[in-house]
Amino acid sequence: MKSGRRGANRVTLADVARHAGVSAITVSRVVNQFEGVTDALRAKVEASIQALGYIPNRSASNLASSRSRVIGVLIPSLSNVVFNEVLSGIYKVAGPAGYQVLLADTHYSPLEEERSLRTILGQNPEGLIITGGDQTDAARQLLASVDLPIVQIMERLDTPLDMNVGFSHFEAAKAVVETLLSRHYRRIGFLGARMDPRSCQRLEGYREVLQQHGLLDERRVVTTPQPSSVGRGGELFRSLMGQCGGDLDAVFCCNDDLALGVLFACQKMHLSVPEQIGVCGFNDIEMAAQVMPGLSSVQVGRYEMGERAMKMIFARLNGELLESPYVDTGFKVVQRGSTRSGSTATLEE
Amino acid sequence: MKSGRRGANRVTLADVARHAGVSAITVSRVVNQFEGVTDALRAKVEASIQALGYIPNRSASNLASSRSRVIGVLIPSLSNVVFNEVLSGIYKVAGPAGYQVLLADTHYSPLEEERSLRTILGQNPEGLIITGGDQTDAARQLLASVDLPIVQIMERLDTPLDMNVGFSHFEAAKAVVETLLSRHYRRIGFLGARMDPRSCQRLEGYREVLQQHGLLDERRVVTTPQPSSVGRGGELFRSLMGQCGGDLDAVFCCNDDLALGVLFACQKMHLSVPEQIGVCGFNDIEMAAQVMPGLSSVQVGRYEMGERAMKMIFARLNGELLESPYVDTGFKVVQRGSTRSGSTATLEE
DNA sequence: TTGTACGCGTTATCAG
DNA sequence: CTGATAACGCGTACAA
Repeated sequence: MKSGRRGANRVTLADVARHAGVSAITVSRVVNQFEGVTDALRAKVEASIQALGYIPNRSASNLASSRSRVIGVLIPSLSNVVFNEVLSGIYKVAGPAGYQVLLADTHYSPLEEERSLRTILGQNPEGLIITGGDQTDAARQLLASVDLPIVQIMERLDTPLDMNVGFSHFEAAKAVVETLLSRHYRRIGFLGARMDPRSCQRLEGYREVLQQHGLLDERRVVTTPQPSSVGRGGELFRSLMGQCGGDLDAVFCCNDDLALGVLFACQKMHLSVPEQIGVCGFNDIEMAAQVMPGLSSVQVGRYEMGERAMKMIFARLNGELLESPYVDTGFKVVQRGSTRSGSTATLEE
Repeated sequence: MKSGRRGANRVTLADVARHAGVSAITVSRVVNQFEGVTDALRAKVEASIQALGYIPNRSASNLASSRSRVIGVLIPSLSNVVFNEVLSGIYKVAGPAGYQVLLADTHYSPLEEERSLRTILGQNPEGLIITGGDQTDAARQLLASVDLPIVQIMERLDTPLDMNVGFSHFEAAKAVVETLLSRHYRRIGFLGARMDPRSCQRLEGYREVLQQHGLLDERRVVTTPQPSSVGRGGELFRSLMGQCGGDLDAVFCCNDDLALGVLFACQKMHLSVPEQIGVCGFNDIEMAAQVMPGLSSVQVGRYEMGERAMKMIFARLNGELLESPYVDTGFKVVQRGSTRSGSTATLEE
């Protein structure tokens, strides 16, 4: 019985050292894979670790070394395939590097983001991945004060806090609308849900192009701050049809969920896609390629964004020089059956 | 300059104490919301915390108190809506309680699970949520040795390690097949991907019922260890049609992704659903209710499982008495357009 | 290559 | 109600 403290007398480095007949620091060096420990000693120590079932206490390690092996990740939503794939990319790189991910779902709220940020900073993360650029002032101050590698992901930012990996939602939306125009759609509507900053940027891209062509009509724009879903897509489409009196030949949806909802709604309303109504989504989730007709969409490097962000953090932690702290992962408009095919099948960025 | 150590001279409890002219422990008590601190002192301390932008160091706290405020969560896949909703339930309870979630994706591998478990245990979690019951022996030993509240989720287990929240996949599959039989389907196939333990249990439920009715034909069973996806559903359906020579009037799919793939494949092959082919999925994801025709499926309490599991852990941590450490969250077969409607619209568990 | 002494920031304990 | 002191388990710095 070592003490009356709460922690059950867990096996410690010292226990292993005693068992192996070496000093604690030697065990530490074995655990942390340091060079320069005799094979003989190493073997003895490893045997003792096995025998005692030793698991290093990260809190103690962290406290002593200021190295937590934790990366904080803040995303707006857990229940969104888009972020799941970004996360997969992050975990794929973090895991093998021996890093843990501390994940927070901010529910698209800068205030929740700020709260989560505080909590995460309490764990002394060595790096931070956060979504987008609309942090609260307090959060921004916090981030400025901590001196960690920070990557803002999902969108290209004009003034990143530190590093940035993403693409321009504005340009992507413009490309979509230009594609639709090239397919001879003229009365193009916009459907948006949630309307987070990136959705707003898409809306702006949509407006920009139609404005240029003298084809913008705000009666063809329907948005809601409510969460996005397939069902919501159907609802919004019905609103849109009402609002513009059916004077519509295509719909650009803020994301694929909404677009799928529109597709199904069209089937129910016996509107032929892509003839009477062209439909284009955003994100190019797997379903887009599988549904009938195929859903035109915008392919973005979700997995890649997570992967790159994580790699950039590690590069910084290892003192490597980055080519550039800003990475544009681009996008690609993918033409499928839900929009009329034109002369070219795919428009590259 | 306090030291030459790596950690940038972060604001500590001692700094706050000095600033407020009190002792460190008083600051600690304020931070941890202890009763019995004068309002005057509390106010002074809180002001200092604000002024200095103090963020408590959880590693130190953890080390000193053996309380990490961390819950470890091990799930087989991040990129699966099913687990996302379970996670949402977990976060929803954990966050407000001031707990962090340490998440690991085991990629359906018991070995990866064991590895992640070790890593997570290094962070001294106060509780653990793990998926299913097929842990490695080493993992089981580890879990037995740590004395934490542990909840195994997603399925009902015969011999849980500690607590258990889930439902019987075997019974759910039986209910599906019985429903299909009551709709006068007789040549019912099974499509499965990934074939993790729960998928296997569904397959067994399917076999059990058809066996009883003398209708089991293994040529109508197609499975693959590969990951599940909508596209895979189409592929497997084509294999199935080949394997049974088209002698098939319904398909029970291991999950909704596969089922959606079958639905789309049927559209492409001009097979009418539900007349020529009935289709039933599993999990009842949102898309099931939205697709045309609606996909019959099995509704399970995903969000609820996460929520309950988390609450049970907190109950244990607070020394509350649990009604039962085993919770069956049940299931419900949902009848939609992809299967012929019978006399009753829904079969309850 | 291995070991010793000390400190990381916080909380438990017990005294005032 | 408040404070002094000693851990918590490990890694850094330096010595051997």
